[in-house]
Amino acid sequence: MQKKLTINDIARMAQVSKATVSRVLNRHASVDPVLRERVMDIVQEHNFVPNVTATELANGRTRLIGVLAPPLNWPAIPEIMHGVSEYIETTPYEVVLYSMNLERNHSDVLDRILAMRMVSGLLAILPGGLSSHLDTFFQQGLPLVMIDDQKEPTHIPWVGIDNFSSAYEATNYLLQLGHRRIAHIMGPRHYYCALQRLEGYQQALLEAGIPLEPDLLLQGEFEPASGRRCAEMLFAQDRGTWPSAIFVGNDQMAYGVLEVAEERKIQVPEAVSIIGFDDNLLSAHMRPPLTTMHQPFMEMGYQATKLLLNMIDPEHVHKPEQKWQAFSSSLPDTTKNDHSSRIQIPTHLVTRTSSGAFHPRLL
Amino acid sequence: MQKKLTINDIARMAQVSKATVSRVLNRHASVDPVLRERVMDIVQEHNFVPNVTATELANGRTRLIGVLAPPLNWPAIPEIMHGVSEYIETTPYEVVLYSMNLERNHSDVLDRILAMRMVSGLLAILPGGLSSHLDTFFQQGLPLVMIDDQKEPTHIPWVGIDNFSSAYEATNYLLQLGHRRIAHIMGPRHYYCALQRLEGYQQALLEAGIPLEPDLLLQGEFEPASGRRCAEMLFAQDRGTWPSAIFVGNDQMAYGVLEVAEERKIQVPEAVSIIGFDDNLLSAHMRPPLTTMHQPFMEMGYQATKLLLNMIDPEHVHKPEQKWQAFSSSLPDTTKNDHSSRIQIPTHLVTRTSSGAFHPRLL
DNA sequence: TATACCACAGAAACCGGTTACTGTCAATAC
DNA sequence: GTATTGACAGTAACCGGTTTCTGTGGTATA
Repeated sequence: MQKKLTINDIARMAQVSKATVSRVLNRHASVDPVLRERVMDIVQEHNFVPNVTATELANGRTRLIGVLAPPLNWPAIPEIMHGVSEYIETTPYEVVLYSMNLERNHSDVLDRILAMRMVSGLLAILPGGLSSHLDTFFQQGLPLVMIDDQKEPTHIPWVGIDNFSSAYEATNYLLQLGHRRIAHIMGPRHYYCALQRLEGYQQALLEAGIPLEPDLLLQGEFEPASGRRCAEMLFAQDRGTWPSAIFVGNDQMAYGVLEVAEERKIQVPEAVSIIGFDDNLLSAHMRPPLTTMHQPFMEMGYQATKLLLNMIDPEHVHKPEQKWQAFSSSLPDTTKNDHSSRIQIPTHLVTRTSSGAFHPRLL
Repeated sequence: MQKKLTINDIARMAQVSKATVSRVLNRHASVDPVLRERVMDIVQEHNFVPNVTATELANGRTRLIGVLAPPLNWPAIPEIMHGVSEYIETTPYEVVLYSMNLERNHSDVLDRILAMRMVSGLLAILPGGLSSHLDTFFQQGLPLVMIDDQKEPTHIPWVGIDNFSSAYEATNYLLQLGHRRIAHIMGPRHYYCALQRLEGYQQALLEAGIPLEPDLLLQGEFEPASGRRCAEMLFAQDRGTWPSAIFVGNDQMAYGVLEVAEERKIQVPEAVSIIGFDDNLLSAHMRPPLTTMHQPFMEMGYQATKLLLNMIDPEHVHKPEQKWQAFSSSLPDTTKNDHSSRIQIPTHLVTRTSSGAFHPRLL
């Protein structure tokens, strides 16, 4: 790449000091309009763009935000990232992607990342085991937002959904279809969202006057294989004990359940209704298409990024450097607590063919 | 965040000059082992990590590579990005994600990005219309790798597949199943890959002694709606003129074709065999599951990143700063031209239920 | 006309590193 | 015993900007 122009080159060409060039570029008021014009002409003529690194060093802050994410081929992550990108595009910031693979404890990596002072803020997507570590950084003043963490609520700014209400709504939907024996395949108990969903499920049953039946509660790992395993347990006994509907803790596990049903020729939804949670991209294409609770992942990414940037510099919203037009969010009023640091985004039920009215079963 | 330690602080504490501290940190040989030890102790005691920005400014290069990608919710992009992350993790580099949305011509944005000198190299995923613009940068010395660009081959380092051979293989597969009337729904003609796939298809037919029939060649836009449109045209006429198999230019269009078949109660594969191209994640879950030509997207991301980093600094491979273990690529010998700057990665056919042997049709 | 003030631009310090150059001291050569 | 050399650490320049401080000239005020 050809040698890059520096502010000194511009200064020389314009016959002014580099200080003046800097002031012109940063739109300081204290520059004579005539001079400003002359300098700007030269800047534009040569397509001069100041070196970011130098600017960042001088300013003591970067225009980078770190995004800590699970592997991008996980479900939902691309959608979240899409929302992140949509918002970032309206700002002068860029995203540094830290993709963490698997269970390895990345806290040392995290330490270095943050110690280097490369990013001015961090967006942590499903931080999982890292969240307590992140807490430390937040205490120390690092601008930080979590998306859908799976621990207890903390004071850390957070964007996610109301798992309790969503699960409550999902279960109620099955109740309204006439189901009474409703099983639940929950996620791992160490995930806060799994517990919340369980509670929503239980609350709905209790309100309907249906006693909780331990046999109808199983625990999986939030991935298809465990869904299979649980489904096999549910269908292992004699047909009279089967549930007529299953509320599965997430879509991934529901896929496993659907597979078992297909293998065993158990009709869905005629013999058993199945409802998932998440609305992953695949869910609309299952056999049969999966009824599920939709999580607005893209919106979550968008809102989380917005929140983070407001923490980093509250002014940026109105700066002229805005790269492009603002994203026309279709959900201006749906985000409760717009000014709080915990944003809950509404979910909604997507009814597809995997769920249907209860039919008394022919034994 | 608490005030960060600088190299000066360390120098003061160790009673040496900052130059010495710098030399210790960069493992220069010309430091007395005893002194080195003393400095390192202090560095470790305080968890000192040098400020990246300052380092980058002094060195005149950053440890960032830019990844120019379509929106992450596009098919295949997450898989490619996953491969990118896998490789990046083995290096001291990080990824800056430039997600470009839609058709907007981003060349001005690109100009600024590169003028700022923020990234030391660029990985362009499906650059499309931007590729000629990128060419200019490459000429000027910017380390650049393209993944699966859709223009004519250039001298720009590139990672992709052999579209001609893959299409040839796909078509041959249908021929071997006994099909003779094989339609092709191609992608837009301005995509080089679409042309290559067309040629592969034609070549296979010609070699089988089957004349090309213009009615059996349609053109779509690489997305589902156009697949629907083309399918409707194919099935518009009297049943005798239908193809017994359709080679669809990509999976997205094949989804549209499957929809039309389902609506019209045309049995797949009994009445018509369908084969796609790409093997997107959804394809295994179609009704029926789609036979398709698998593109190893993750491997493409991995190889492209490797190629790019070798261009940027050929030494990095053996540096001790390697963040983690090397990625154990399962395909060490499958990449032809390992030292060239055009890497073709092998595809393979994935046979699922949407394709089957030719049955003479009952009229 | 002298003084105060203001507008504006340049000089220089600074951000936090790296590195060319310089200087010191001890070991080796003559 | 002096000259030469080499090992090593410190000084200072440098990367390319931003910003504080200083200085100049013009205008308003007394």
